[in-house]
Amino acid sequence: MRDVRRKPGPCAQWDSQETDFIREILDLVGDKWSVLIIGTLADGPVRYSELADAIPGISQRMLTLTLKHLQRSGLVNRTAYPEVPPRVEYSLTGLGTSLLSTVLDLAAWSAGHHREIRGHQRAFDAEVTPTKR
Amino acid sequence: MRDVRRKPGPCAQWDSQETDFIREILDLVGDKWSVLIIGTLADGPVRYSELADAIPGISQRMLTLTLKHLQRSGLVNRTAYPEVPPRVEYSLTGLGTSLLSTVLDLAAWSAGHHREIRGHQRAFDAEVTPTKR
DNA sequence: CAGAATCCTCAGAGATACTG
DNA sequence: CAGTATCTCTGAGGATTCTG
Repeated sequence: MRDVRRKPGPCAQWDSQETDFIREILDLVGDKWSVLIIGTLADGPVRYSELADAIPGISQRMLTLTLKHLQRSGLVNRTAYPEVPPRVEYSLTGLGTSLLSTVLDLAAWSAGHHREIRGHQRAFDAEVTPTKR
Repeated sequence: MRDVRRKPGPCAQWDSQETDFIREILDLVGDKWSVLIIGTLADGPVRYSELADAIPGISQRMLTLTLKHLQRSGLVNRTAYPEVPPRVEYSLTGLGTSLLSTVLDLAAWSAGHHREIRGHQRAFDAEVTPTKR
């Protein structure tokens, strides 16, 4: 970060462009479902109903909405086959695939450190709320 | 992802533990300010007021709240010096530093692809709202 | 099957004022 | 200086119903 953000001053400051980048990516994948969808599409095209089954707890509304966001930003391709009953498949674009690996790094970090994190959280909570004493 | 998530079935499914990991990290850094704070702390300890200055637009409430979250999860250290006027410095823990690099990867990806993304978004919007015709 | 349309709720976040 | 304490409000997200 230091090389990206360095500016004269007592402490490095963010300029609006840099914060915009952060915001942009958080708007993209910082929501509740995007990462799960991207992960599900990692192995190839998946149908709408398969996505709904693969991602526990997602509502139709959120699935549709999130897919549209991802499609709008060019991370996901939507392919509708003119059949009856209708069939629609979603897949990662090149852009989406390039994001996948860095997102997987994040997921891996989380999996590797979640015990440590939970430990800190418990210790912190115990200290703040000293469980009656 | 394929090696992590593979399960018998028509399409890979997430189990609840994996989705929990994703949620955990998104709760941690998926909000509006965490990443900016972590980035600001990259170069070493920073005082509360310096953070407020370095991160444009953040309110005192959000700064305090986000710092507390990060501290609770063990990503950030809070050091209060018993002086008058009071001085408090925040710094990344080892855990926070280890997260920093993967977060910077995300930021770098965003910086490297934002033009492409914006292009897709504009094209998509133009197609959906055919700018009068 | 793959969604669109509605209605509703509650947490994330901003603004402002106060304090040890 | 480094926070708390309230109040308020927007919008992400859930549940349900309807349709090509």
